[in-house]
Amino acid sequence: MNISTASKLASLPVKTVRYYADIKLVEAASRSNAGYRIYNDVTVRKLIFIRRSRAFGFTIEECRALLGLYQDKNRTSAEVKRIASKRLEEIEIKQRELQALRDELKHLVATCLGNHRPDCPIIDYLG
Amino acid sequence: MNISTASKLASLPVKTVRYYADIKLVEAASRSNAGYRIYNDVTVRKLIFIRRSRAFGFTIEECRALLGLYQDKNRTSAEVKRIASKRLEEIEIKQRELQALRDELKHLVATCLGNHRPDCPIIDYLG
DNA sequence: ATAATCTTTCTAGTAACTGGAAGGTCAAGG
DNA sequence: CCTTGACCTTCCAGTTACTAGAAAGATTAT
Repeated sequence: MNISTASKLASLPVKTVRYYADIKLVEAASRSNAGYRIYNDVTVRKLIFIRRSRAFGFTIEECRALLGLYQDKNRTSAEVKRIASKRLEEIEIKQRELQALRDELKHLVATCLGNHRPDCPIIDYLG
Repeated sequence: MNISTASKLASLPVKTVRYYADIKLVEAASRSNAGYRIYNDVTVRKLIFIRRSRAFGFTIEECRALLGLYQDKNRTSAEVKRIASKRLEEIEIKQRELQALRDELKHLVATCLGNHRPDCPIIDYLG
């Protein structure tokens, strides 16, 4: 199948699929005589794997590692768990940062009258 | 004062201060004969304003808008509140996304034995 | 005078794409 | 057989907000 068919099956933009091929994350199964990338269901499954991994916020390099493990029948689940735990921790750190930020900003927004006058606690706080 | 003094007062890297000058976000007050950027306490205050705004996750363009309002004696607090509220909403959306992500990943990590065997619910989920 | 520490500008790299241009390919219709 | 339109290719540039480094000039201290 051509790249557009594969991209539809994987729910990824064609440009992104081509990009993943360029960086050798998921290469096409082969090329046609004319040089068209040819995908099959194995490569499409890899693309879907990458899309799901990216949705979890794994970086491309983490995706590369996970995909390697996905294909490695001798993998240990400990390796996978390590990568996932690292990401989980990052998410939890980000959550705490966002919470602090939200509380502070929420307070400022609540305090600001939001009228036609210039006095503004948000600006006062930032300045 | 020279750029390094200003950058220390503003708690920003010199490179960043220069970058802000390049993109005309906060330009130096003047230049010395030798072409050195010269800052004063007004420009330093603007740099601090930007640093704090960036810490809130405002984009550079939002910072530019806020800085405009900061300097505008005719601003209305409604304008400021609008930008801050928009940002608050973005943060809250991001929080909900992160929460869903965390719950799912946490569940997967908890289910994964993390041993030397290859069976792994995380990989199963992604693949 | 010289060395160390500034400063300048310029270029290029980061992450993960996305958009667009120029040009080759392929299937369908007239 | 030719053309049209939808595909495909590669390559270049832009995005965000910096950061690193190089080459060269300025200032300061000894």
